[in-house]
Amino acid sequence: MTIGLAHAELIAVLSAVTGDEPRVMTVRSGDALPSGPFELGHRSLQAGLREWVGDQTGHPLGYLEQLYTFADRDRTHEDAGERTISISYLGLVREQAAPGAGKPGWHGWYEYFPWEDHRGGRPEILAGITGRMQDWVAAEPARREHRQRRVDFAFGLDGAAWNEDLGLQRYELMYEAGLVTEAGSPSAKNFGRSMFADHRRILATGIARLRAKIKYRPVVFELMPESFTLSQLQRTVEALAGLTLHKPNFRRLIDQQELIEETGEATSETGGRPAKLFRYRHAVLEERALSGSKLPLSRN
Amino acid sequence: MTIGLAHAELIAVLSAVTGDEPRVMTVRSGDALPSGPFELGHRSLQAGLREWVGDQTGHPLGYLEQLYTFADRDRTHEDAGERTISISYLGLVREQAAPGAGKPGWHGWYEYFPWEDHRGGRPEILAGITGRMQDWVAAEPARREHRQRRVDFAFGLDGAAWNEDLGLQRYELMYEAGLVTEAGSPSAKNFGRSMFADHRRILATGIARLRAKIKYRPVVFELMPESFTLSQLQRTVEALAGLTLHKPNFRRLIDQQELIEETGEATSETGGRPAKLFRYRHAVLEERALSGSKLPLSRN
DNA sequence: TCCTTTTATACTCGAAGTGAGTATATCCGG
DNA sequence: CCGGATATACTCACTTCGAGTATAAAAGGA
Repeated sequence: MTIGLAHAELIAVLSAVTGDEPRVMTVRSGDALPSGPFELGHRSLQAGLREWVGDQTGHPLGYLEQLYTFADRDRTHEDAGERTISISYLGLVREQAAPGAGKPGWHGWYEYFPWEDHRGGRPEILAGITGRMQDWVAAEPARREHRQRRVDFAFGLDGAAWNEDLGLQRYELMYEAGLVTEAGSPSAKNFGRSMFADHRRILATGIARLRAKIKYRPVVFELMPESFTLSQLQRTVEALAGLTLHKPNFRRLIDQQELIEETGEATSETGGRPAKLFRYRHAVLEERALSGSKLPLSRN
Repeated sequence: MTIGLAHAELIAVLSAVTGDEPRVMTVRSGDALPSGPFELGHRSLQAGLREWVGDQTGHPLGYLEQLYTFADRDRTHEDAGERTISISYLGLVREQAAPGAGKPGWHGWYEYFPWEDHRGGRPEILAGITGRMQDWVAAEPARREHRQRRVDFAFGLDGAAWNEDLGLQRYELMYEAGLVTEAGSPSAKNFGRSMFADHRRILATGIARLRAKIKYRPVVFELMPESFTLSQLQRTVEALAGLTLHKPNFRRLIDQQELIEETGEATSETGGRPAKLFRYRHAVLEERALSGSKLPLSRN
């Protein structure tokens, strides 16, 4: 047994937004994230994954960034004493290139995390979740206060506002409390659709990262078609954040960043007054550091 | 040759601030970052590193977060066809626990990146660097415009302000342009002290991450002693950011976050009027998400 | 002793940014 | 041609932020 030798694996969280629904690419009918061994011959991890995704999906991959490297004991390779190291990536795929809603492979984010979509108000499922979280808080008197603070903060209770960035913390709290079947306890109740091994946690990591990133980097445009209306752009952001935004302020935010420009054309497919079409200003944004731009939320 | 099998290695960027100077723990008299094989038997990477750092340094490790996982071709293990995967971590060590300035093992950040310290104004070395960067920009006419934009943005030229968060981009540009010996080209001029393999790049990654993080998470306190004055706190932040801050606004920022409280004592070691001592409010901050707090910079 | 230096702490003010609401424009379909 | 729907434009109060100024309390030398 060589010291420091391990199986290396790549796992991808590939996301697209189609029809106002954020989706993730899956295998095994939605039970697992696509993954594969890290083979020699690639110039780098990044290049390896890009090539491999191209082969597997046929979709060109736009934005790609490393998420996290996992190597917990329970991820040990079955047929040896060697450990498996999983290096996860977040990739964004353009809407046009992604298959339609019905096609297999792509599943909605909120199938796995129904409590994360607040576009239609606070989801009803949250009442059940926070009720059980309270049981968990009360279960261990010594840590009660600390647990209560964590739960209130993560789920927006006791005066705290719902924070869409905390999806990973919420999943981890639910895992600790035994509210997801991946936790393995036999008595576990499950909320949302579960996944193979720790893939749902990796998905949560990807979602949280993307939700945080859209606030200070113009990555949304990696998910948009070549030309789009401001409403389309807003609905895409809303889909990712799981929140509704204040329309006038969203528009003000967008054009003061000077990230987009009019194409000169308009579309009347939206029902009412025709909307101007915009395109992303590629030249500018490679080096754009949007400082502290928070999303313009709308109260309910 | 087994597919997906690789050597796994941990690399740590351990930082402390002593005497207004940010330092990093090194081995080989400052030529390399501490690293070691990832052995079986640890519960997780995090636990593995924590234990290993404790053994190696004797210092308790406060904050710890994963930085990045590297696996480029040039990092291939010498005596086999197998690749080495390096998982890097950023760790923060409290000032009191860290050894003094003279002791071996700890070296100042700005020994490796002298152009990153702007506390005394724009460093003179930057003139030499940007001069050579301009040569690189001009060297390939086809990519001139693009390169010019990248350089101007990263180094704060042509109207752009110096942005302390872009340390990694600056190092990578200098690498591309052959201004650091690690790039391997024989004609390379070197700025700053170089390190073994890609360790200096990993250090740059850690510095950039920490500089970004202190703006929205109260990690500075992981580097402070139990009680401290506001000026001490400010000088620690200034050391990390490589910038001077506007004192009144820094204080306003700090106390509107409600992260610290007075101990009731004061110290007159500072020379002038005695300063109140403060301590960090541990109970609060575990779940504190400081939204968009930018640093209060001072002009010049 | 008092005056200067040094550092700490407190207050003010205008510019810019943000949350929230209202008003006008232009299409479609009856 | 009128109502419904969507797009776009403007306003206003409030908060935050950059920048500067003023006062307080020690040390040390003339």
